Amino acid sequence: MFQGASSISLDGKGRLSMPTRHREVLIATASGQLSLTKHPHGCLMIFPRPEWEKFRERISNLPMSAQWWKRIFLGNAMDVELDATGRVLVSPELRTAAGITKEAVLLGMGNHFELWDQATYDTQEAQAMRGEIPDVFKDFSF
Amino acid sequence: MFQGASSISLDGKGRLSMPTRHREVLIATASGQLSLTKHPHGCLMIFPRPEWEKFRERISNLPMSAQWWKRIFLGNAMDVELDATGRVLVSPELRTAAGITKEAVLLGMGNHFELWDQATYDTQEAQAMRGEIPDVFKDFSF
DNA sequence: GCAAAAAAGTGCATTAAAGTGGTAATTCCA
DNA sequence: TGGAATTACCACTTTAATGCACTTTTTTGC
Repeated sequence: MFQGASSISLDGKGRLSMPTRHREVLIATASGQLSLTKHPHGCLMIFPRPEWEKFRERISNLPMSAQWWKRIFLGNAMDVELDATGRVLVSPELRTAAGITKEAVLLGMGNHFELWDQATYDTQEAQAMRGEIPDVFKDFSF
Repeated sequence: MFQGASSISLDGKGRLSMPTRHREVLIATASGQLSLTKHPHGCLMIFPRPEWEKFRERISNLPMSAQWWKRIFLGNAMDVELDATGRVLVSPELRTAAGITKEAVLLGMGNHFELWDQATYDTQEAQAMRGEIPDVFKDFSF
């Protein structure tokens, strides 16, 4: 169960070095094998391989009417593996798609991570905070 | 199982150089023999030959009401073979049909690939992303 | 119907870009 | 202030893009 935000910077070749606190579980549950893909909201998703397989299974079974979602999620997925020092390459296509150049934010989201361009995330979050409370929260008591 | 997006540019003669990460499986499962055809959504489809045969079989059996799609898929298919350096020629007819001049995107879509003109793909994808995420994803925890 | 010209296709060689692995330098925290 | 974690950098390998020369096919005019 992943949670927590990490500010991280990609190196000159676009590699992301996974925060050490997540490495152990990624190696244990996925042998360091991850899959990255595009998310419609403008970030990237990072799955441990077994979680990705489950997700992909769902996608594959979608009908023709959801063809575009197959293209987005499956057509943009990349399998990668943590190297000896815990890094993974984020392909140029995915970096471009999410507008990530150097400064990024990694969010633990339960069974997967989200990777955002730092600036994009900040503005989107600020905007969300100014917006309305979603209906589902209206009768939610803290 | 093909997946992932690759930005690639066709050479002056309209040849597409297959990303190396896919070559091994294409040579192993299809001896480098591929089939290209037109897709109604505005892209091209690229199959390893055995997968194409299966697909063609299914299309052939469609009823009269699908006659136009039969024409599109079957009438535009071209057999090609990877050359010594992993390239295939995309015929002028197919390039024109998909609006591909130089910059293209190759998407791994499970048992086949889709080849898009870069600009076309970008606009179509952006449009798709503005739509609602289908119900099938609703019970998947993002 | 034949020959010439043009267009399209093929293969190879060169150059540029991207990916990989390792390590040094810096920052962060305890 | 020491040790770990992160970031930056460098050397090397692999991959993709480009240009060029040559071959084949198609078109066109006579």
